[in-house]
This record gives sequence, structure tokens and C-alpha cells, in this order.
Amino acid sequence: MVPVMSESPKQGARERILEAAYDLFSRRGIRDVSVDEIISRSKVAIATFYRHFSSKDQLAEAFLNRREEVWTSELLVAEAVKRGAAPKDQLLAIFDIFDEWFESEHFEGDSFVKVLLEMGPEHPLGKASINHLNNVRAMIRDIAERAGLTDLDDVAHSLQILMKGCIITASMGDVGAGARAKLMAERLIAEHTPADVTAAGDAPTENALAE
Amino acid sequence: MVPVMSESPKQGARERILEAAYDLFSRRGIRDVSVDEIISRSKVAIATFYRHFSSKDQLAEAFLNRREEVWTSELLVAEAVKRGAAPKDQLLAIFDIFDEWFESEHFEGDSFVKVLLEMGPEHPLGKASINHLNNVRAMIRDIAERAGLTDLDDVAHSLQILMKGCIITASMGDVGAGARAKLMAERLIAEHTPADVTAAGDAPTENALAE
DNA sequence: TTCTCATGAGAAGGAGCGTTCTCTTTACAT
DNA sequence: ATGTAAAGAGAACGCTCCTTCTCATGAGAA
Repeated sequence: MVPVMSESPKQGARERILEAAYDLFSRRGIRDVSVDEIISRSKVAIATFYRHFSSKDQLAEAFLNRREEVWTSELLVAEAVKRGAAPKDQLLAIFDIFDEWFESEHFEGDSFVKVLLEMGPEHPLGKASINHLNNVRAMIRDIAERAGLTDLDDVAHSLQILMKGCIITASMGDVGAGARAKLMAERLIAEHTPADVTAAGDAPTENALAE
Repeated sequence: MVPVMSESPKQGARERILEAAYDLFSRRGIRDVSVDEIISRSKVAIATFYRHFSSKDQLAEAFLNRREEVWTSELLVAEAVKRGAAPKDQLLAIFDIFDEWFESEHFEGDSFVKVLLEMGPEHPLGKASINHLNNVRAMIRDIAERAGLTDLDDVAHSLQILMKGCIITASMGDVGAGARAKLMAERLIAEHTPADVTAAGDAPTENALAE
């Protein structure tokens, strides 16, 4: 029935649409991209488009979901975990990843923030964006918890201020935004590291059973 | 010739247009607001509109200029200077002002950031927004200079990260964003306060020649 | 009053957009 | 070969939007 389309050059229509939408939406937002542009990029007939997605907004919703999978989970969180040995280093690695992202050719800014500001917090897509942004913060909070920090909610919210702030200022041309935010993150983390009774160590009541 | 229209209930057409545009643009961005909506709000004929502004984009440009006058200069910087005795307190007062702004009924978010993300950095309005954002940072830098802080450019950029970051997260619903950013700003300022030879300093090998 | 100029009211042009519809073509399963 | 379901091509509808144009109204200056 359904043709096998792993990742061959000729993909299924739905996948081609989603890829084109990902490219265009992440760079330019939702409103600035027309359905015509998406179907011509994905080489799909207009009727085929509406057979797979009931509306442009629903495609935008699918885009936001994929954005969380691809960008938040794989490119950011998984990469940060891979780079840092200790959870604290993982949190700081986020800003290194940002720095490289800022300098790369396809720095498109924060899609969730862009869509939220574009559509407003009442629009379904704005609400969806807030949801995704909350998910990002939840993942950050998880790492902070593994790092043994105090006031987890506060730390997660504060780190998100630094993350969003440096993405915005990078969009305005601040090339040092990532490094600056990282410094502030280091101070934040130090401030929320519980005092250690034992000595020059860091974490309390060392977790003997690592991993 | 020109009728005297100070601030009476019946203002000139141009002023009425600008006021309506300020209200609508600052809350919803540029694209989401139609010319029809502006003229009906300002009770002006469509022909009158185009006699005063050659295009919607030019009105948007005038809006951004007014936004800097009214919001950045008067509501933010002047208010911060009024609240703080010492320049350092003035810098921190910014986040108190933000906090009250977040809770007020007309928290519309950062217009410059909104327009920048909406139009992109290549569009004239996006470029204008970046200009205004740079002006904001310049004003912050001035206060930091009067506070005698070190690394003025770095401090100004870092404070802007905190400002933009907490505005964004406040837009997503973080009610404590202002307080959190203020705490990080305090740490930042402390870190850039030149060591005082007279007292219990903290940093190592302090740069004696501050400023 | 008469002249002048800003404003008002509204129609219309011209373009773009999201969406629906009809008809044809392709490709695979039986 | 035949049947079936997906995909392609393209026209068209209805709507919104920015902008221009025409003509009437009103208030102040001479």
C-alpha cells in the first residue's frame, strides 16, 4: 500500500511538504510564507497539500512539533548532554552550542518565540508555542535536578531568561551573546550550588551509584 | 494656517492616526493591523491618511520613532534615573519597572523585538528596529559608565540579554521574570564593580585603574 | 462673500492569499 | 490487463489588503 519511503531522494508527499515547511517557517515565520511557496518548494500539487493537511495552520502546528523533536530535543538537549560530563557542564554547554549556532549560516532565531510574538498568546499557534517553550524549560530543569542544584524552578526559569535573551541579542547582531550568557549562567549555577560539608567537592552526599 | 492643536480632545488628523497606530502596532505588531483598522479607530478618511503618510510602512516607521521617545526614553530610562539615587540603583530599577509593566493591563511586549522578528533583519522596519535597540543599549551603557563599572560594552550587552530575556519569558507567563533578571543583574554589576582598595575586596589582582 | 485648502465619504483598482473543485495521470496490487 | 488509490495540474472562488481616485463638505482668510 503505502510506498516504502525511508530517506530516499524521492520521499512521500507529506514528508516533502513538512521539510519545505520546516525550512521556510523556521526562517521566516508563519505569515510570511504562503501555501503557494510551500507547494512549489516541495513539488506537490495544491490538492495533495490539502489531502495531507486540512489547513495552513495545521501544517504550522505540525512544524512546531517537529521543531521540538529536531531542534530542542536532538540538536540542543541531546547535544548538550553529549558534550558535558557533569550535569553542570551540560547546562553550560547549551551556550556553547548557541554560539556555534549563531555563527552558522542557518541561524534562524527561536521559532517558538517568533511564532508566539507573531500570532499572539491567544491564537492556537501562540498557545502551542508557549507549550513547547515550557517543555524546553522542563528539560533544562531535569538537568539542573541531576546537577543537584537548589531552587530548581527558579534556576530553570532564570536559565531560560538567559537563553531567550542571548538568542534575541544575537539576532540583533551581538556576536558575543553566547559567551556573555554563559558567564551569567556560571554565576547563577554557582549561586544555586548547595554548600558542601565535606570539602573541595561539589555535590552533596555523593551519589555513589552514578548513572 | 495650521490650527493650534495642543492636546485638546479634537486633535489634528496626523496626531490621531499616530496615536491609533501606537496603540494597535504596539499590541499586535505591524502585519496584523490593517490600514482600515487604523483609520476607523482614528476617525480619519482614508484619503487623509495617505495625505499624511505615504504608506503603511512609513507610518510604522513613525510609530517606532515614537516608541523610542515615549517608551524607551520617558517610561524606561527617565523613570529608572528618577527612582535610583546611585547609577547602580538606576540600572537595577529597570527590572522593577519591568515587573510593574508585566503586571499592568497593557503589557504589550517589546515592540522593537516584535517588529524585528516579524519583518526580518533585511526589511527596512527590521533594520530600524535594530537601530532603536542599539539606542536602548547606548542609554544603558551611559548609566553603567556613570556607575563606574568596568567593561562597559560587555555590561551593556549583558544587561540587554537580561532585559530581552525577561520580557520574552514574561510574555510566556513567567510572573517572576523581572525579579529573576534583577538578581542576575546584581551579580553582573558586582562582578564589574572595580575592587575598592579600602575594604574586603573579592576579585583577584584587581585592575586598579577602573574606568 | 468668496477663495482656498484640509478633511470626509466612499468606490474601485490591483494584487495576494487560503481554500475548494474538476479532471487527468501515475503506480502499484491483483 | 484491470482496478484502485494517491498524486499532479490548474482554474476559480471569496476574501482581505494596500493604495488611488473622485467628489462633496466645512472652516478659516481675504
